[in-house]
Amino acid sequence: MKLDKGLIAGSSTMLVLKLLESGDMYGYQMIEELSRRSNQVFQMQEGTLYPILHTLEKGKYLSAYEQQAPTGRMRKYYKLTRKGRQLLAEKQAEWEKFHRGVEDVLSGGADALSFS
Amino acid sequence: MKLDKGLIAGSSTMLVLKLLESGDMYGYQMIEELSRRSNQVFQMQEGTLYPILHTLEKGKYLSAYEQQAPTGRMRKYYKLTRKGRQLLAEKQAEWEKFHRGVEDVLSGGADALSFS
DNA sequence: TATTATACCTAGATATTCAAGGTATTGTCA
DNA sequence: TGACAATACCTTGAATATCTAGGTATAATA
Repeated sequence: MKLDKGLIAGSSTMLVLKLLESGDMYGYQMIEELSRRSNQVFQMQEGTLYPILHTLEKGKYLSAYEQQAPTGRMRKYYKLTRKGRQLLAEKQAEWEKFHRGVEDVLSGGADALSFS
Repeated sequence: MKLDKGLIAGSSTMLVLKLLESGDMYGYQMIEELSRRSNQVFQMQEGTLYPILHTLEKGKYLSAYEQQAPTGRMRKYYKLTRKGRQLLAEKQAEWEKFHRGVEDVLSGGADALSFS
């Protein structure tokens, strides 16, 4: 992606899972869809995506099947499994926690405001 | 930190710079302060912090000076330079962009809503 | 016919964090 | 006194994640 490599680390898997929540997709499509949904902020590289998909498939978070496109080309579709949905929920919860932490620090931190 | 290692990557430098924006600090103090401001979300390790401080100092983003604590112990304080403030601004802008991107994807993505 | 877009994949370099260790001083508690 | 915890600094090596840069192959387009 164009952003600081580090920032993206850890969120890629969550984003991939999130995409599949709205329906089965094939790799190439995910890259376009991620770019579209993020208003071009995320330009995921194939070298990033495919290893993630393979790891998730091995871990049974995704299942895969091949299907012929109208053009005649074969596409490998990925489908979110129940286990994958659970992982997505965990990743999202972690993102919320992390995100809140960063915002707290950027806004000056937990001050005298919070008590009890 | 306790969160997925990857999520933190890239944000650590920004958080360190942000801490120093409110005043000079020494390493050990930054770890405690970061924890406090983030409501215990960030527990930065020394093995993470010190290399970051050294890198930032080498790049002239921070300057350092030693000062004796009331206890008699020596502490190494870090001070944000003008260049450091500029880097912080850049890092924050990048965080905003990244953050917005993630939220857009998590909320379903850029749909028919946005036009022009 | 040549180039671009589609569609999949992998290997190696790079970057970041963490775990685990080290050194040394100060404060506390038995 | 002696032992341990807390303070305060540091480094090395392993693990993890991403990107660069390549590879293969088919379909559409100029």
